[in-house]
Amino acid sequence: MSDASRSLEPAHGHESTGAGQALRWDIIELLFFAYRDFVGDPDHVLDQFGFGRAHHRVVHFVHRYPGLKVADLLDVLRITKQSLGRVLKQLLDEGYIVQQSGASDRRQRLLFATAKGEALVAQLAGLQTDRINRAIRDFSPDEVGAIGRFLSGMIDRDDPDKVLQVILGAHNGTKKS
Amino acid sequence: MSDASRSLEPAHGHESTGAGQALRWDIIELLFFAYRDFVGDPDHVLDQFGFGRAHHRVVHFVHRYPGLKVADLLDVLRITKQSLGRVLKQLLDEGYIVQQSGASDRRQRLLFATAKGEALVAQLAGLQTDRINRAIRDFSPDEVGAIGRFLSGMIDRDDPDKVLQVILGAHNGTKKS
DNA sequence: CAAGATATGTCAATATGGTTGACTTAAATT
DNA sequence: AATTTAAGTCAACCATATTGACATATCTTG
Repeated sequence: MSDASRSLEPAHGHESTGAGQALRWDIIELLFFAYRDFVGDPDHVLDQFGFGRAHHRVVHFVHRYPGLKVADLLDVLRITKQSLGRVLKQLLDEGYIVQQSGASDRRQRLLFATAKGEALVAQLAGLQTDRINRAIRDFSPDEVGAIGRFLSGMIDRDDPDKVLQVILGAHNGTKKS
Repeated sequence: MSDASRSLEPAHGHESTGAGQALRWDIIELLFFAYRDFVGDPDHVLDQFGFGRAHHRVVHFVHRYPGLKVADLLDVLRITKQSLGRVLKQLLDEGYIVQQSGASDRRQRLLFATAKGEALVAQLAGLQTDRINRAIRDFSPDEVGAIGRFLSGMIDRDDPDKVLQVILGAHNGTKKS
């Protein structure tokens, strides 16, 4: 058995931090691979439209939360106005999103997905839904619930933006659909 | 209440795809926010080292799978040799990783984390572990198990690289044929 | 042994999506 | 009328990714 071809084994034990807590290597790595493949499906489709992940995020949240303001979107995506501007402009120019001035505050630009935008979002969400359904195929209702509570619990609670409040609120029962 | 300040509500119902499957908007969005915050903790620390996410991924997998070859790392990270090269060179130059020629094949460069590299990885994994532990604090053993099975089930099974085989193997109990 | 394949590294050009900083315009607020 | 706010834009820069071409050392095969 040569050194180079010996089988790969994960390092373990020797937690070199002073505290020496048990680190959750398994979940950390599973999350990395799971997310990689979760966004991988949309990536392939987006390529064919000449779009990237940034476009997906924008059109997704605009579709899901119609009338979202530009400032809201900046909070949700945690990027700068300049960075959003480039992507948003393309989506507007190509007819995936439309703007509408706010009725009570005409400085605001409320964003809405067009039918074209909705179709794209639905296609991408379909791929991701298929993957999720495959993963939880044999799960009990309680186990499915645990997935939601786990993911919800992973999210920072300080300074929740408007969209996050809705999502976390729905998960706590107050706004269940 | 003015139009602009009316409460945000998610769009629902009208699945515009012909098939009209129920889309898992909740899990899709929870995954987005959970992953954003999950990688956010390390990002802050990495900033102070002048490193980015790319460095984290490299030093993480090298630490966890000592003796990993460059080619293995390319498979795992799914990036090109050129892109890896830049990041890897920095980690080598700054003493977070060392190389060693393979004993049976001296073309190979086997990668190992130094004590400095291990310390960094452990610090970052500690932050992520804290977040995970917080999220599953009140979970039953079965529910914790469900998290692992869910994440594992989200990962593509075609063309598993060496690292993934180890991870999925540990999770299934049996290696994929 | 010669020829070819493989593992790694490197040079160069390019794309995407992020950043900071400065500034403009229009509209709301004080 | 003065100030603040929401949005947009110009410019420069950075990190991380890409493709393509090529170099070097080493292993494998005919």
